[in-house]
Amino acid sequence: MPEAPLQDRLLATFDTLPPRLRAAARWVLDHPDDVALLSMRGQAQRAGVPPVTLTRLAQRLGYDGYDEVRDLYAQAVRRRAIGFADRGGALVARGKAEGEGRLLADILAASGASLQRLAEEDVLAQIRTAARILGGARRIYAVGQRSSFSIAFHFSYVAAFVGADCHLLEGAGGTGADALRGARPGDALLAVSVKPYVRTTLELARHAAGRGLDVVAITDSAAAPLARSAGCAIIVPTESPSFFHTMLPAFAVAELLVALFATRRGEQALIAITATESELAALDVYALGSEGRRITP
Amino acid sequence: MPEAPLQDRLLATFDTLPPRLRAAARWVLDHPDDVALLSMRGQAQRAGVPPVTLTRLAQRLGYDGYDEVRDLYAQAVRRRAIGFADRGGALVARGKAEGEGRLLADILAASGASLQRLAEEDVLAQIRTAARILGGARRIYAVGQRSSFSIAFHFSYVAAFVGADCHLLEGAGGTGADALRGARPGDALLAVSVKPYVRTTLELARHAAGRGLDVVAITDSAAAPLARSAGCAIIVPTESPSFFHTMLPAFAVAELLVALFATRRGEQALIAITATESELAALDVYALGSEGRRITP
DNA sequence: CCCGTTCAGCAACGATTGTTTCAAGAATGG
DNA sequence: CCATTCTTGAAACAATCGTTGCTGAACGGG
Repeated sequence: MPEAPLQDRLLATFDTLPPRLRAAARWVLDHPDDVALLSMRGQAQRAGVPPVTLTRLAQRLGYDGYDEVRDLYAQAVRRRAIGFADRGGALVARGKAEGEGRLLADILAASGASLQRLAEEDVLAQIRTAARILGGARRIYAVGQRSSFSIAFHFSYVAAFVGADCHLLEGAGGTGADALRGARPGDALLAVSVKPYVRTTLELARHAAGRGLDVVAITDSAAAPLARSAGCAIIVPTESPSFFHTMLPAFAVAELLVALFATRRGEQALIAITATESELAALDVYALGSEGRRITP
Repeated sequence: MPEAPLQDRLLATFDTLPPRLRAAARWVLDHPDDVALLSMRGQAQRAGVPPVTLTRLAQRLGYDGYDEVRDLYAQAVRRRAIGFADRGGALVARGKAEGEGRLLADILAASGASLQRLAEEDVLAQIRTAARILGGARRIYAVGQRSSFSIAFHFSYVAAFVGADCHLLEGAGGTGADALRGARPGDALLAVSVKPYVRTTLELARHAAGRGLDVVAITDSAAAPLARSAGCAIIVPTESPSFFHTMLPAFAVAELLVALFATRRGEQALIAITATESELAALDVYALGSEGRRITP
């Protein structure tokens, strides 16, 4: 069983505990999951002690009551779901800060956690599937509106940079749908949409699917409209301590997709990049062209 | 998001559910861990529905009560715990992973680290200064090109959502600079630019500074052209294990800026948001307007 | 030996849980 | 149009929760 929040503390005091409390502590050490999932009375029964004993154990450890202990273990379960060892730094910083600093620290900590959630098996699997679909497509269309637009744009821009035949469907004036006119099976559509779902994005995705395109979705829930109609859906968290949703994980997914995409194209991608770069340099787009720089869109 | 016991069943009945039940189902789908760890009332609150609704949802799925549903999710948590114990966790898996999986894990880890760097004192201080400047400005202009465009766009979009008088300077056709014609002292410019620095962005920033605007820069080095000319420069890391630069930290900064900005505006921001929302709703921009949703750009 | 302290468990407490009931509103079909 | 069904939330419900107060037992130092 993985990390147990109070393990060290319990072991330290273990020898000084009276027999029944020790039995309780022992059970807690052995069943961290149950601490989070069962009621205190249920745990007491399984541990073979009266409920009071657990309360007393919690108090002896310096907590007000057993609820605090259970919260601790619940957090551990959540963290394990995410799969990262807790990095003290950010959490400590959060605790000390106040006001604006507190908000900033909270948001950053939450952002980090959100990104970690992308590292879960099933999400990664979806990302890889998506990269495979996009990589195999003859042409890629990308669509996203309002808060999702920046995601679609970024993907489209970088994908084009590595030589993909990628078209961004801008929603304005309905011209977006027009670009789809030449689309045919073998093409793919990357659609980005989070709550509240913009109608035209959904319709475009439906339309594309109807024409036989592979639809890859970046959205915020398995129950989201896009997730249900798309061939491959990548679910990103959007909750944030601020009172906005965050698009950061979606942005990260976009970058991940291009990275994989580029890897799949390999040599071909490098050629495309250098070609684009020299073209742009010739057009004098960039300042300070002399400085040594990496391949960069 | 880890395995969800009822996912299939919920998705199957999802469309036939009445609105509030659907909202509940949706929350359950999106927060499987919380189903196991929180009390029903706590879950109801987070889902934005009265407690009864969860009971009804359980009954509609054929269970006697919500407790059975929670037991199901608790079992899933335990099962996952076992799985992790066997395989030794995601971190080990990362080490073992190869090829694509390895790349994804590396990028995500690096992204997390990059975000942590934003939490450093001096960066935070710059962010706060920037928020103060932008918050005090009469009007905000935003500019960013190529890979920086998505950052500028996102900032501009969300800032406008909270009621800021924010204009995005699009580079195409030189019309971007035109929008600056009405600019005067008291206005501010948010300029985003990373290597290789697009010439026009730099020129625009210089131009704006010349007209007496406060210039806030998001860039990638203290030695970058923008950093040296701007009144306030936020330095973001752009290194990445992939062979592209990453714009993720810059994106995070954009979101942080708006969050702070909105906080400063307080009540005023909320009013602006609800006004915009109802306007958009009236225009029928969004699908599924009925579902309870948060303030969302 | 007695006395004070610590430990353990029972019973009862208020708080909170999940559920049922009921009435009002919305949607639907005739 | 009315009648009917379905949907929804407030309030009240018993059950269960975690905790407290209390009592007796066990133990150790005087």
